[in-house]
Amino acid sequence: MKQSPNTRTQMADIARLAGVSASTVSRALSGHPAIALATRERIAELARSLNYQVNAGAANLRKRTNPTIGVLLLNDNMQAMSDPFILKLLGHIADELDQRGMALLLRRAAPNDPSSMAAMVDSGQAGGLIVIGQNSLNQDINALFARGIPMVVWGAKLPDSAYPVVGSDNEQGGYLATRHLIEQGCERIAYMGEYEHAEAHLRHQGYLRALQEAGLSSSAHLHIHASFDSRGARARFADWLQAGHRFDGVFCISDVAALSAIAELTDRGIQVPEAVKVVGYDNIELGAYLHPTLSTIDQPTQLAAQHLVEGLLQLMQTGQALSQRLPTRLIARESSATNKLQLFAM
Amino acid sequence: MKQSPNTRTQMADIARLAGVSASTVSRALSGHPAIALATRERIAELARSLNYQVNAGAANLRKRTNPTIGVLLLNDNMQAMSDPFILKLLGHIADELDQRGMALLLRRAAPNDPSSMAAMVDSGQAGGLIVIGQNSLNQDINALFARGIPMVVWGAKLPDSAYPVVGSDNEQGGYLATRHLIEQGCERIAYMGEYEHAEAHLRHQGYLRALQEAGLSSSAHLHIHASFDSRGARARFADWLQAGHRFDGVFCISDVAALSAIAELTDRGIQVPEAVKVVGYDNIELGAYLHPTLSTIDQPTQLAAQHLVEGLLQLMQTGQALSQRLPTRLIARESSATNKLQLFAM
DNA sequence: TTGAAAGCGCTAACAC
DNA sequence: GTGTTAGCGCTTTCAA
Repeated sequence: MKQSPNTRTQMADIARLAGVSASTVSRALSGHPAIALATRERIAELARSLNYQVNAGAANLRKRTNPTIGVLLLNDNMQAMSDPFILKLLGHIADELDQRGMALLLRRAAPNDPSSMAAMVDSGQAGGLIVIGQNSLNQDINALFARGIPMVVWGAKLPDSAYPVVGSDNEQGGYLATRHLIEQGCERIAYMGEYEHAEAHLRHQGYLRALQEAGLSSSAHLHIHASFDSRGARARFADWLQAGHRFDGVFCISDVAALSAIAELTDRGIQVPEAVKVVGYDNIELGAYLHPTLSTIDQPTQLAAQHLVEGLLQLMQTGQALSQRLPTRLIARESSATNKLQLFAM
Repeated sequence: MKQSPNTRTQMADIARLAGVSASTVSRALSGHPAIALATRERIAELARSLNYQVNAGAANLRKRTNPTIGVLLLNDNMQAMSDPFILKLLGHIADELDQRGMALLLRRAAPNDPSSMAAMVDSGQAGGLIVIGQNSLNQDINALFARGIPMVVWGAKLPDSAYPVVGSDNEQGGYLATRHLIEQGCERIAYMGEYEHAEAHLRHQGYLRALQEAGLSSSAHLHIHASFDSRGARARFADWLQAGHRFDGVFCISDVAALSAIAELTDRGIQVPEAVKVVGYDNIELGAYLHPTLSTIDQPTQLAAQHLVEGLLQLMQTGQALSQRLPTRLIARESSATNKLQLFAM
């Protein structure tokens, strides 16, 4: 917690060694044009050789800026939090910030404690917040935003969310996945996922639209209530299978859920894709290398990171930012391929 | 980048409103015993109602501390970086730091640019570093450590690494996995993984020890050179299969690689575990929910995070810290189960 | 082109 | 118990 106190070289040291004042060092190091080139280079070299870097905290205090963004990871499933999708997004956010010379302060928070969410901003540790895992915190986030906390959220735009949201076009994603299953010949397509969750809700809407468009029914029997993670997903799916519903396709809320579903089907000798076709959501890397390879909906994570960061910076500068809905893309692979199609009945 | 300048409430404001001096506010807010309880509560309440929190940067500057740790993610595979294992570890590190009231500054860096690795410490943004992804940077890390950068690395202890390392007992892990395969009746067990990589090397050593102990041969034909991620793994494995080597078991360097291997085998009609048994490494959540469920070596991520953080703090306080080798655990699941065992030959 | 001096928001002697 | 004052390491007017 304490860092070796007195030994650190600082600007005054460099100044002494260079035979100039601290102001000159400051200017030289920040590329101020008024400093003679020779001086500037001498100082830069000196700093380099001593591994000196301007103390960011002091500089920020003086300049009254803080080029640091807080990233808040809200996760239901604290224990595991192992969805590869999140890491991919986080990595891209880190890169986007890095490119702009900004730092990323990471915090994980249980979504049942919204009060502490703004701490990073209130304490000046971060100038703004990127929130991943909107969950059911719409109202809490609205409150913080109204209070003036600069924040952008990864998730889905709700009718009453006042804050800017960046997310994939979940409705479109659900639609694409379902239409694809229909095109592959499926007639009784189940939806496996959550309902209250904002993103899940929209994906479900897209699912319904595709069914309706094709004149297919969407009986409540075809709704499998399950979470994003594999933990619960497989068990819930098994329960549902037990009930003996007829179906020949499943659209799953996440790749991880889809893989669990495929495992359960395979375990019971139900062939994927011959008897049941499956499409997931997220396009996790692993999906491309399994058997069967997983059909899925791709969300552009790099673009997402870019919009999250740019949106937040714009919000901090101008006081407002637009929400962004990013296009999704169907990745058709083996798990939904047309083979010897047959309607499966338990 | 700029945060709304003048409007932020600060200590002086609270002081004015409370009719006391800034020092009193400072003391009250930090729980100094000398302040009358009534005053303290009044000030605390005032601060709460104004969402005031002490400016961390200013306080740190004055106290000459910085309760912030930098986490450096070094990754070969920058594009993807989606190994669930990393996110699990990162999440636990975040929690460990949070519990100690410390912040986590995250940076991703390409391992080919070791020069910038210490930037977070040199600029005073972080008091110390946790490095994830040792790769082949042993010498670079040694140099930084020698320079006095407080750092702890997740990886494997090499003979000439001077810095403290926290890692699972990779040799033991490789041994446990291989011995298990032997116990399950395998006689020709392949190793699929890297060699130069420190952790991989040790796992391979454990593999060799188990074979030797059982009097089994370890022909070079049984060495499949592949990376940790699924991208390359599946293709390399396919190539190797093409060559027609006889084998009845594979120990894979990661779960992600193991899943790719299983996919390739399944694709070719080679049954897992009947014809070939497979054991991975990492115990990613998904492995428990696939078909077949994946046998693997568990690395205790939470314990790892604890040791990384504690080790670093100790290093920063006392100037030294011990390396830690954490126990691994075999998780035997379906992919290595004994069924109708048969030696598979291409 | 460079230096002196003030001050960013806070804490901690030292006073009373 | 509480206030006054100095100063953490830096940047930036202002003056030279």
